[in-house]
Amino acid sequence: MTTFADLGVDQDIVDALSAKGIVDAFPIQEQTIPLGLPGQDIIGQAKTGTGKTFGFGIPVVQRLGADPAPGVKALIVVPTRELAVQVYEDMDMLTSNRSTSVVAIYGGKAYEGQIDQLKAGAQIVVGTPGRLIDLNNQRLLDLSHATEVVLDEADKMLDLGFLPDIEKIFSKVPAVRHTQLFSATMPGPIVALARRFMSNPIHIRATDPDEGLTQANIRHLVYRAHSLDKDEVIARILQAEGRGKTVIFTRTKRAAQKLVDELNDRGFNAGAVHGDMSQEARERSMAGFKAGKKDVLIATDVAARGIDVDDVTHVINHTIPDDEKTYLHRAGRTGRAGKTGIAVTFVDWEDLHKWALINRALEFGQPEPVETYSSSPHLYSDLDIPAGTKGRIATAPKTQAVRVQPEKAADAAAAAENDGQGTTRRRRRRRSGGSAERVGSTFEAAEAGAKPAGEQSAQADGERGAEGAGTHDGGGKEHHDGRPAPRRRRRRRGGAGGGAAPAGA
DNA sequence: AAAAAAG
Repeated sequence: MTTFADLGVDQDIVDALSAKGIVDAFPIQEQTIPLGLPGQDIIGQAKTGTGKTFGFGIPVVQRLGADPAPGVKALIVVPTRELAVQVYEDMDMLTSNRSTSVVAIYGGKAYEGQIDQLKAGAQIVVGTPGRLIDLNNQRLLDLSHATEVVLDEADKMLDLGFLPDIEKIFSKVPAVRHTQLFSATMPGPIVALARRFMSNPIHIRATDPDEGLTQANIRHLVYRAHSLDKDEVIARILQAEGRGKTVIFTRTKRAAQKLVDELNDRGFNAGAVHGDMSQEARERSMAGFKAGKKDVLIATDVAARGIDVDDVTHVINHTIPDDEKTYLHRAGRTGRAGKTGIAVTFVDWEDLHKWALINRALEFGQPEPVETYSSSPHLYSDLDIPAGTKGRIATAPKTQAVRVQPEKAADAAAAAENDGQGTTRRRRRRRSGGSAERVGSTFEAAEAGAKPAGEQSAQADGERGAEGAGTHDGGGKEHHDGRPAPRRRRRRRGGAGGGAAPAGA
């Protein structure tokens, strides 16, 4: 294992990291830090939860020097306020043994504290575009000496919704600068666009070509859903034995609010994060979830990217996301830093085409999702969901909240099972990671986490071979992006469920 | 089309 010290990181930063128990560098860090330190422009791509923040953050801190003069010298732009808080905390930790100070600049909060910290001479700014531009317009944020610039979740920052703001921000920073763009997903066209803001970037992909596109630590389970059953099924998943924290994603703010109310009515300890909430309430939810006071977080895609919470064991897509990038980022809230996790997705009938798209783009190679709930006892089995009374929400018993402590959870699960139909045999211990034995063939078909080694890598290697594990091409010349999304032509009309079947079926 | 991001 390579340590941060091995990579040429200053001792005080190494000390700051080791105070948090962090000594060994992850692959993306191993590859980008030695290049970032001397000022190489980098497009850094690595899977969710594999340490990208330190990959760009450490070079930023070190390049400013041990005792930089007051004033903004580094700018890190992120897509959401919660991510700004999180990256701020990471940067603050990295600078804990030196005089460099960091400030988080984002909306929904009082200006005062942020302005005070800028006036006090903060050197590193982490922020969201709106407030950054706002303060820059008010001449309270001078970006003209920000020679270190980072776009975190870079593909998101460069998509249509954000691009005008990002262009504006780039027009305010020095032309001669060090620019780093990081994300788990970097579609080819975005990479091309990104070059406009960089000089001779190296595109680093810290991925093993044999691994496939998704995190090997995450098991992916997909079910066709009946909307009336969904809340009930989700409530049962939340009783899963050994469940840690769970993040549930909805498509709309309203759906998120409805679900959090429903789950709290049922006795769960859930919080929500979405754009219709006050910033204060958003931060309360996040803090409660991180601290373990709440073990369920219901969110819109505001929380899909970057958010890093320890011990999230389950991600549930209450509604399937629109594209494979969002799917990958959402699922990536679990299975972080080498841990395992489970991603469960419910696909409504009218959304089967979205599953087809994701299935294909992420090379799951799965057939149609299996029927949910009432007709599928396998669902209970594989997720360790106590199989209670079948039926719709209206007739189902209220679910009891289950504490996260394993013993109690086991008790509650056993109790719940007694109400049910004695399906003990069906329940099995969940082993994330995909190596566990399967329950039934129907279910197997929907299980996408464990891919037979080799099966899918052969064709993928053709595309990626030259890139290899950890290779990069110098001089700003790069291979075509190739991945992740081989764009499907156009979705076919009609043929109802056929969309999810593998091509040719 | 939704969500996010200034107020």
